[in-house]
Amino acid sequence: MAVAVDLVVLTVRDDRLQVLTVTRGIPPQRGAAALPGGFVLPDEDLHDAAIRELHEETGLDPAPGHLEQLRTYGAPDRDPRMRVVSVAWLFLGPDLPLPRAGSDAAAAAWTPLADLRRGDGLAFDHDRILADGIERARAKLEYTPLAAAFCDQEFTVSQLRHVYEVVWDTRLDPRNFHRKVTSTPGFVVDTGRTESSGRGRPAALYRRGDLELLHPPLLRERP
Amino acid sequence: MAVAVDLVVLTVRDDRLQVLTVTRGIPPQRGAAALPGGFVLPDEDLHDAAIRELHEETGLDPAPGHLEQLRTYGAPDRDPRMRVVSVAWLFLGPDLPLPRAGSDAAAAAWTPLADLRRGDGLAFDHDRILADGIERARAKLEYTPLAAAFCDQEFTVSQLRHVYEVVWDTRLDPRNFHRKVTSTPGFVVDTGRTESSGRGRPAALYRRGDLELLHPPLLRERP
DNA sequence: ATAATAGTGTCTGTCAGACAATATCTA
DNA sequence: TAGATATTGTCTGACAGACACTATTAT
Repeated sequence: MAVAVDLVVLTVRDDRLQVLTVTRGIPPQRGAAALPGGFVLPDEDLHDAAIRELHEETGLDPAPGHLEQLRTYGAPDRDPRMRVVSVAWLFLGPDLPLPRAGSDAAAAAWTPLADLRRGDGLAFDHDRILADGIERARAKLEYTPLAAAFCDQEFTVSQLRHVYEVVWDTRLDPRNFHRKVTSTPGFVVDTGRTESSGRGRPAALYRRGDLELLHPPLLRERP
Repeated sequence: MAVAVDLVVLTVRDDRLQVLTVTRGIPPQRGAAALPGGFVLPDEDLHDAAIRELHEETGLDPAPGHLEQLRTYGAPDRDPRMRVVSVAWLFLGPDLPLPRAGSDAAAAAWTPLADLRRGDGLAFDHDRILADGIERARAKLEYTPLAAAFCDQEFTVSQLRHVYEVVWDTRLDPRNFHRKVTSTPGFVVDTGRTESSGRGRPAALYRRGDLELLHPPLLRERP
């Protein structure tokens, strides 16, 4: 029985939630879009395999983002070649440029979610894995400060709010959001510097705090 | 590479959170306590494997409880015999009697968590898996109505509160808890019947509602 | 000055914690 | 009757949503 890792790599880019996809170079489903991933080596830890595949297939480093195990998929027919059990991982990172063509990761590209829904979707059961990853990311923004994983090391409150708005596909009141973020100890740390982003009053720059869990959480609206 | 499933089976029994353990009948660690589990069959879905092992090793049915995937463990040295990647599952169920000795599940027994901490612990990395399962269960009581999975089909508000108190190892105000549970639409459904449990006013009997997520959640106290 | 964005202050409704009071049972 | 448990109701403080208002920049 083969064991693989698959990666749901998300970022906020051009005001949209985007996922990193690769174009399959070998059958089955050659030419189709898929999540990056690959087989776990005989003496390799699952977490190490996820980091290795992230780097090999996308050129990204785990350092500036957040990597966590998502869920394991093992339907007997999920891969037509053989029985493959795949441990899926979720990576949230800032909008980093991908390595240029010519490298191993030449086939990797950011894809807006809306484009996937219009197109043919992903190979194998990757649509399902992606949906689970997105739901996990949305839920985690509620009760952890993980939205900062989508930002650069220093960011403004507006940029952080923008992450929430894009991931949740909603609008948040800038004033209430500002109060919530800055009044929760450990959520963000003021660097003392400011950033002038064109028009308007310059915004204070923050770094991630050491808080692990938001109490109380920042809840999405429900229907 | 071998793929297995391991089960964290929890119940509330004798006012304590208890876990189902089996005594290993074969080396390595023969005679030691371990979580129930076994290898996934070549054409078997992971979820089916979890249900099968639950029944084979413990005699329990998934029906009256709640089964969900927990996490996958795959450190290269977690099993000294060979490389085994294990998909762990979490099962929460009412306090059911285990099959008597003589059946396949003769080695299965309920074990209070406190006893495990005093003793030698579990085989392999099962202490870690168990800890992850307990933390998942504790967290899920906050934002889902899953506490009812620990109760019989019909239960009183006090019994439900007792589940929270045991799993979280805390005390909750009976009046505020009663208000929260009965005023959240879909959390529980009044059956119209009552149960007289000895002394005191008889309590109304409820069944699980169809709510999937508690909004707002029922948060534990934090340090 | 005007527009735009950042940030503060205030009001209000909701909800959880504390706890008084009432209801209904057993001993 | 007293004691125990269930259930309802009230008060209060914390906090989120709505939104007026001030602050600081570019044009």
